[in-house]
Amino acid sequence: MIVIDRDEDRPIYRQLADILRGQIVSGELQPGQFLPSQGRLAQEHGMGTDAARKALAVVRSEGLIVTVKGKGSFVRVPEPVTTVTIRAGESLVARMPSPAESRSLGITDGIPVLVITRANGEIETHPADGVRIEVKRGQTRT
Amino acid sequence: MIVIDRDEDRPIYRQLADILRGQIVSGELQPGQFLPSQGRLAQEHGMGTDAARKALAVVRSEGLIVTVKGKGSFVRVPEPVTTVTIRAGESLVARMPSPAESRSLGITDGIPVLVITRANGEIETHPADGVRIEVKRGQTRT
DNA sequence: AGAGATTTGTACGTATGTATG
DNA sequence: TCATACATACGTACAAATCTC
Repeated sequence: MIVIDRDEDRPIYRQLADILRGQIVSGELQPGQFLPSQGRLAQEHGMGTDAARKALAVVRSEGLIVTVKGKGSFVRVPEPVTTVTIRAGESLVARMPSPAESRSLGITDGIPVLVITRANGEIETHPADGVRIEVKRGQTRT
Repeated sequence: MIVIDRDEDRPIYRQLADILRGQIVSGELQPGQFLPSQGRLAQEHGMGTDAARKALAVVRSEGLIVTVKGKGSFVRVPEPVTTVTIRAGESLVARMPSPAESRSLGITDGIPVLVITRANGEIETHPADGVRIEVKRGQTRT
């Protein structure tokens, strides 16, 4: 087991974030599974609640976990992959959503948006989570 | 001037984040211009340093500011827009970068990455900042 | 080079509010 | 109602980076 080293030059909350990330990407923590509470993480790793909270915030900002107030943090269940098609003459950009967009699209922390400009000038905004953009042959008719 | 209202049901750090965001998008704060220090923000708005720091973190996570240790936070200067072309048979996804990707691409907080799968199977990873994806007619040769 | 001021970052503590079960 | 867990907000202290003199 990896332990926290206070003599390392990296902050302890980043060390804990690395541990949690490792457990998630390795599959030791499965999608949907709850992580220990902030207080328990702090206790188990010998740090203050503040540092444990920060570690969770790092992993959350990477889109790996979801935190629900009053319940806890669990490993994000991957969205089923949906495909969006674009064609010649169209374009897109990716960025972090504004607060208004986050609300209207129901986006959780750490999920960018894809903004597509269609050939007819219409704008489409998608949460990037689970969305794969595929380029199809042909051109959209106006 | 908008003031902080502690009786509002929204946390004061989000209220301050709204104020700062408004000043940036309205152009009152120009790109490259430094924001007041955390201590000054806290003092001016009658809150603790903690709340002012959190407000800056919110705006930073939206990609609006950059913070440099020992100096302060300034409004992000927009990257010049570069265009990346994709063609039929290719695909892309957008997501937040892993820490390793952040380092190797030199990505600041709040910037997603665009991962393009070329027709020949090669993978390209771009910081999404200032990148516009354009769909061109035709097909990549293998 | 060095000293000091400023500013951000980390880390701890406590208290209170709010959501969940 | 009660326990648990997360969120907000305050405080303190010290470390590290930057800048100026």
